[in-house]
Amino acid sequence: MRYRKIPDESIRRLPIYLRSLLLLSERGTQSISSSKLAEFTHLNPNKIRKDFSYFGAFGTPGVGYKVAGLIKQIRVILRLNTVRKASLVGAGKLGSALLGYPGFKMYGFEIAAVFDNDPKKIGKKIGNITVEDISRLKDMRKRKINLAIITTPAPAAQNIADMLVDKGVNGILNFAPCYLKVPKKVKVITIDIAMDLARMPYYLPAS
Amino acid sequence: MRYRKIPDESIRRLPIYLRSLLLLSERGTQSISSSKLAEFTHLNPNKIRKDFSYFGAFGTPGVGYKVAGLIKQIRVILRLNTVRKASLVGAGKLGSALLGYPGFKMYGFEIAAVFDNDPKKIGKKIGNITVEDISRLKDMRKRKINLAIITTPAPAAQNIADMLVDKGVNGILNFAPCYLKVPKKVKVITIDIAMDLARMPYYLPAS
DNA sequence: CTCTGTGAAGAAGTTCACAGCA
DNA sequence: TGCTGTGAACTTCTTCACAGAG
Repeated sequence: MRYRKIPDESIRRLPIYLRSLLLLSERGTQSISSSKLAEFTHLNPNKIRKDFSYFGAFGTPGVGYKVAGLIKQIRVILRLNTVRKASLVGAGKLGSALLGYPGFKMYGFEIAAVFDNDPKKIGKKIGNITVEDISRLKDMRKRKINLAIITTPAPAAQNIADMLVDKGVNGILNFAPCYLKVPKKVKVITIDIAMDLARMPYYLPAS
Repeated sequence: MRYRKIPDESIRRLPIYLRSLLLLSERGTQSISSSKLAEFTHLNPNKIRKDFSYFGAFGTPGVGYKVAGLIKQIRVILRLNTVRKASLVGAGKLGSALLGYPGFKMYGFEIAAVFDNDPKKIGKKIGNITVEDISRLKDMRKRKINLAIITTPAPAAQNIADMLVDKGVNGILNFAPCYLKVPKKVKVITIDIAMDLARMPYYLPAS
């Protein structure tokens, strides 16, 4: 394979492949062709082969891809092969729900701390983590946490983001419905669930 | 403006504009230029003008766009100008969190029913809605609910989706980490929050 | 002059189609 | 034969650049 810029879209699809491959692996599937994987993921086989080709050739012509090998490869590419610590800021309903969400562990994330500024919540246990006062954010570097999940109300989010960046966080998953201004080196992914719902009526028959 | 296919990407951005415009409106801003709106949304002004141009010309050269008018227009385009009823299936932590999420109302969605199959949850109140037995899904058509939010565990999701489609639902927001097979006329948007986190390490400096 | 609206150019992403390996 | 890997064609989306309105 020759050098070529890897499309962001391909990166975005890797977790989709990973999820399906993990499921296939559990079912005992040893190897899979691009077209079978396409059925599984609702994507197009050409696209799948192209995506994989950006990272090297790891399929066998006439046979397909080894499921276990592919899982390993994708984990390496996405750098999910080490456990990464994340903190969660905002111990409200959404925050609590996320703490119980199995997907994080699946991709190698460990929620290592939970912060809030509400005295009523501080000290309480959610699952097996104790909610800490927001002032304790200052120890993030010492505790080697450099990812964060923001589940505070929107007006507080920018302020929290500034603090997190100051404490060495370089990746933020933002659930507050607003944009965060951060230095270039920090990666922010914002998830606004209502926004996905908002474009649905456009695709629906008139009601 | 001439006829042209409207890019899905433009549709995807409309809620982003809408959110910012609503915020600007609250602050009393009367009109805004594409470049100011670009700052606000972290998008590019050319893109914004192009997006709006697909739907007609509603700006004033030398001045900009009227905030109130634009809000109205976008709502019409996205068909958010009527309140739409959605049901939520799966009254677990994520489901409960979503019930308290203000974003739905903002875009004209009313969560009109909550279903679960756990006898311990049925009859309980979450906010001001009572959790109903899953068997009550049958009345969806009568109650004029044709959108649904699935927050059940992944293995149950397909089954629920089939039931929902059977009862006339034509739009599903799926939070279960799996693909749903539905007839073409039904629009599904799947949100897998861990998936967004999964691609973050790729963009981060080696750790 | 300022800012919109939009063809045209350019970039990014997808699909095709087929050579070549197992 | 069956399936991968990949240039090339195609499609979609973004950015440019500027005519023209206020």
